[in-house]
Amino acid sequence: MSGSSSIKIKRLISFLSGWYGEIEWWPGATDEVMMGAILTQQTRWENVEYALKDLKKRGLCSIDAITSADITRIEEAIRCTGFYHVKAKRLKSLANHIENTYGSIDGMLDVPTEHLRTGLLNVSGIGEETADSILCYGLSRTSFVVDAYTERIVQCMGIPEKRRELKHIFEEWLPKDNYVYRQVHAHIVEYAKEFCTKKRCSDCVLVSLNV
DNA sequence: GACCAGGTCCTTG
DNA sequence: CAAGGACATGGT
Repeated sequence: MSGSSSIKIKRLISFLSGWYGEIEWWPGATDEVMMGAILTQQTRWENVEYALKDLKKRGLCSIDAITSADITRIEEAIRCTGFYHVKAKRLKSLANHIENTYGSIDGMLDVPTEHLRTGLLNVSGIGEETADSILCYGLSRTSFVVDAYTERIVQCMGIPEKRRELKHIFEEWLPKDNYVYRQVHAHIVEYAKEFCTKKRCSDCVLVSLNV
């Protein structure tokens, strides 16, 4: 089953750690990270940075501001991230959920991670990856993020498991430490971007980690 | 011009 | 459940 996959993933984790060492990835204020998590859906991060900059310029880069902002002003600011009609709605949905359920981001700080996750998944436009990104990078929780790059990089090693199971395996092997979760996910994305193309793993060392 | 990007939702078989 | 389309701009 996932026995041999678990071993391979453990090996992958230590390989990437040695390959990159420590990297600073996705820092920022909680509001900004949460919004970025939605904006980056199916979109390059560089475009998200432009959008966040534009939102700041308009004073719209906070959960508070989003709840009261005119939807078309949000759309104007985030157009460069694509899907801007749906993403503007998703930002509104997230902001409304936070204000209605917790009052504010501060109201989320003492809530258990699983409760927060369930709530986020009930927000229209927030799926597992976005929820986990918000939890891990926005709220410093130990909820591991599995994305397309993660799926691709493990495929290079002949690991067939899908996202749900992968998240499970990573969380089983990693120490329950937010810093570690951030690092490992960042390593995966950086490596996959560089070496694992859509078609196949080119110049990818991972095949040699295969068993 | 074709193809893809750190997803999610909805509809079909 | 798996597969396919819609959502849309910007880079290679």
